[in-house]
Amino acid sequence: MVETARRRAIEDVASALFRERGYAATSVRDIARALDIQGASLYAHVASKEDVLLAIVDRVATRFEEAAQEALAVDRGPVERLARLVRAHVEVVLADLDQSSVFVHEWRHLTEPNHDRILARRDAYERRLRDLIADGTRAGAFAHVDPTAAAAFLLSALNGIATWYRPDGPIAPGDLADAFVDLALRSLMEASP
Amino acid sequence: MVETARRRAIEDVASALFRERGYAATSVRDIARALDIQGASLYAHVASKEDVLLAIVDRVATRFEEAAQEALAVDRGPVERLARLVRAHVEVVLADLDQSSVFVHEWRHLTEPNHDRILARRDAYERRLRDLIADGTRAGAFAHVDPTAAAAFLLSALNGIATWYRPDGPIAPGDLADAFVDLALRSLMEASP
DNA sequence: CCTACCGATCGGTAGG
DNA sequence: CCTACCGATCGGTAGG
Repeated sequence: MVETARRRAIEDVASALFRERGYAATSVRDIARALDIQGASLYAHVASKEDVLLAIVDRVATRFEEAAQEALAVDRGPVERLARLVRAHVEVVLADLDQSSVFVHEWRHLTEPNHDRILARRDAYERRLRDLIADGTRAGAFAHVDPTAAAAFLLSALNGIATWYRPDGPIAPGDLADAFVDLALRSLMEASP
Repeated sequence: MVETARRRAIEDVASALFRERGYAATSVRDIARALDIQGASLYAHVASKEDVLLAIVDRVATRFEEAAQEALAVDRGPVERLARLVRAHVEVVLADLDQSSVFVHEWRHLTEPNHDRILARRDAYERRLRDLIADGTRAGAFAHVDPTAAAAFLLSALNGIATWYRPDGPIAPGDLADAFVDLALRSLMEASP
């Protein structure tokens, strides 16, 4: 399945619809209607409805992985590593809220083996964050926290942006990234006495 | 529609199924099968599939509101108010993960006027948290943060528990509540110099 | 990309 | 709570 312009257009409208109504409540005819073609015509471009979901989820997963890779390439200590990772994550979410939202919420509708593969990639990503927190705690840079709880706390907060953030709202994207880096860092730093 | 034991059993299995597969991907017959009755027999107890969703969502909404009311009844300053609100929220989530998860993720599938009513209650709850943060910042108890961003950050983190927490996992519920109160408070407190 | 069509399943009702 | 049934819609295929 090559990535033609039409195929990308399908994934784009599907991202918006999947985000808005959810994968299960979106029919292939809904997607087709948004493109002004017949439902059956969609199958000239995609193998199945799940094929479209997988393409979206896979693309976002890769974006998160690459952004984390780049963020963690610099090592000036745990605090800066975490700051860079949080900023990178927020930026990936903000870069495409529809697709990020589908990645966050709809990947569960994938069937095997796609479901397991994405789960493994999500787990690996979360593990990197958890290890970073554990390292920082050992190094005395962070407060003593359960790294599993802290990682889940932060990932939920970061992914939540895809649900509530509105680009036409009162918070500019850059301000949001700054605010979330501050909140995330502080949540792990010892409070002043 | 009175709340009989059978009706409660329906809502309980529906909560588990809605959480696991999502509302749209759960059929009325799935719910009936879990209760060993025929799909059509369900309608002796409920008016519609949405009726079941609404009952679950409404009950959890009320629980959050009552817990917040009680938590905020005590006023020994913004820090303690926030600590009590966060703990209360975590406790409501942990008290029933299935129902909380449905409240967090599936309420969007409600149709009007139910959808709008729940949205208004969620907004009011979020506003209370936002105002509390703004008060604490003005009082000098919290760092200078955008109260909207901070409230969304915290609510996403807290609600996320319903998605990832496993009671049979390594973190005891009490430890989780403690850890999340610490993380939440620190995220708003000025870090040590 | 279209028309025509498929079997399966959906939420829900009638009438016991 | 059951059997029998309803019209609508689902994802997907055949054959152009």
